[in-house]
Amino acid sequence: MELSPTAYVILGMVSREPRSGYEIKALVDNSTRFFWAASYGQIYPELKKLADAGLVEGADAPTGERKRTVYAITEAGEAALVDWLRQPPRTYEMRDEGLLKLFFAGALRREEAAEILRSMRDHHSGLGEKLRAIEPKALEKEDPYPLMVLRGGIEFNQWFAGWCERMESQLLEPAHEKRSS
Amino acid sequence: MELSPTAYVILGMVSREPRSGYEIKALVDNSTRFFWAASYGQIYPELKKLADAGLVEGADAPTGERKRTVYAITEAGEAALVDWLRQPPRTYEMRDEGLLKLFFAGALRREEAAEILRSMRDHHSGLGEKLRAIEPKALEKEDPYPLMVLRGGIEFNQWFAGWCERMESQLLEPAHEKRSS
DNA sequence: ACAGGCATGTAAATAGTTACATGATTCG
DNA sequence: CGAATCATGTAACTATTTACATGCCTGT
Repeated sequence: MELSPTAYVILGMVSREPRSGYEIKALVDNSTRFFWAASYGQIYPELKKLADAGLVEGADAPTGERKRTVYAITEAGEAALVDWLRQPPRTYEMRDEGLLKLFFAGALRREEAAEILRSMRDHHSGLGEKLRAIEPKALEKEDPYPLMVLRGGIEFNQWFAGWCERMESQLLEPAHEKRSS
Repeated sequence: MELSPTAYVILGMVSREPRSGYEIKALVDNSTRFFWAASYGQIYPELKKLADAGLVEGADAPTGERKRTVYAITEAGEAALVDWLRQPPRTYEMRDEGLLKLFFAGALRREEAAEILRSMRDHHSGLGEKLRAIEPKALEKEDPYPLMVLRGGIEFNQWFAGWCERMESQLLEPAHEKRSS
C-alpha cells in the first residue's frame, strides 16, 4: 500500500515516542509546517489508516476524565518509514501567490508592483523570525537533522527577503532603464 | 464571487491576447509552473466558470476542421485582474519531500542522509538549468516582470542547490563533531 | 467563573492530479 | 504511414482546508 508523504510525517512524529493526534499537530506546526503542513482533518483519519495498516498502535492514555489516545510506531511502521526515507524524494511543490502577482505586475504602476515585493518581503522576514525563535529548542536536541532543516528554512527566508528587497529597489531606482541589457 | 489564484493565472494568461486552453497550459508549463502549476483538469472547467462570470469570452477559432476556442479577457475581467493584483498575496505554500526526509534522517546512516541532499541538489540544479534555458525567450519580451520572476527562480534554485551541497559536505566531513557548538 | 489550552473528531467544500477518450493536423 | 503535437474535455480519485461540535482540565 502506497502512503502519502503526509502519512510519513505522522509516522515520523510518533517514531521517537508515542504521541496523541493533538501533539502531532502541535509538533508539525512548530517544525515541518513551513515545508509540509498538516491539519487535524488529515491527521486523525490518517492515524486510523496507519493503525489499520499495522504501522502504528493506539493506546488509551487519558488525562483524568479526558480521554486521550497516544499512538506508537510498530516495527512494521519503522521499517516502512526507513524504507520511504531511502527512496529519492518526488514531491517538490510551491504555490506562491506573491510571485504570481509579480509575474502579472505589468498591468500595474511601478509603485504598486514594488508594493507586492514589500508584502513578500514582510512575509518572508516574518517567517524567518518565527523560525529563529524556534532555533534554541532545536539546539537542545541531540538529533542534528531537524536543526539543519530549521536553519535551512531561516536561510531560505532571509535569502528570499533579500531578493525582494533588491528587486524592490531595482524597481524604484530613479535611474531606471527598461532593461539593464 | 471569490476566484482562486489559479483562476487569476488563467485570466492573466489571456489578458495580453486571446488563447486556447491548450495554449494556456503550455504557457503555464513554460513560465509560472515552478511557483504555480495548473493542469487541464483545472484549466478547462475554470475557463467555463470565468466565461459564465463574464470575465472572459470564448470565440471559435478552428484550425481547419479541428475545432478550437480562444478566450479573450473582457473589461470586467481586466478590472478583476487588476483588483486582485492590488490585494496583498495570501498563499505561500511549499511541499518539499526532500526537506521532510532530511528532517527524519536521524533514522538513517550518515551517507544515506547525504544521499537525500544529493537528490535535492540534483533536482534544484536541474530545475535551475531548465529555467535558464527559458531566459532568452523572456529577454525578448518588453514586459520586465516575467523576466524578473524567472531570474528569481534561477537564483532560488541555485541558492537551494548550493545549500544542499554545503550541508552534504558538512555531513561527510571527516572532522565531524556532533554539533559545531 | 471564565479564558485558554487540551483533545478528538467529522462534514462539506475546495483544490488538484491522473488517466483516459476522442479526434485533427503536421512533419518526416 | 506513423509519431508527435494540437486540441478539448471529463471522471475518478486524492489531498487538503475550514469550520464546526463536543467536552475536560488548568490557571487566574
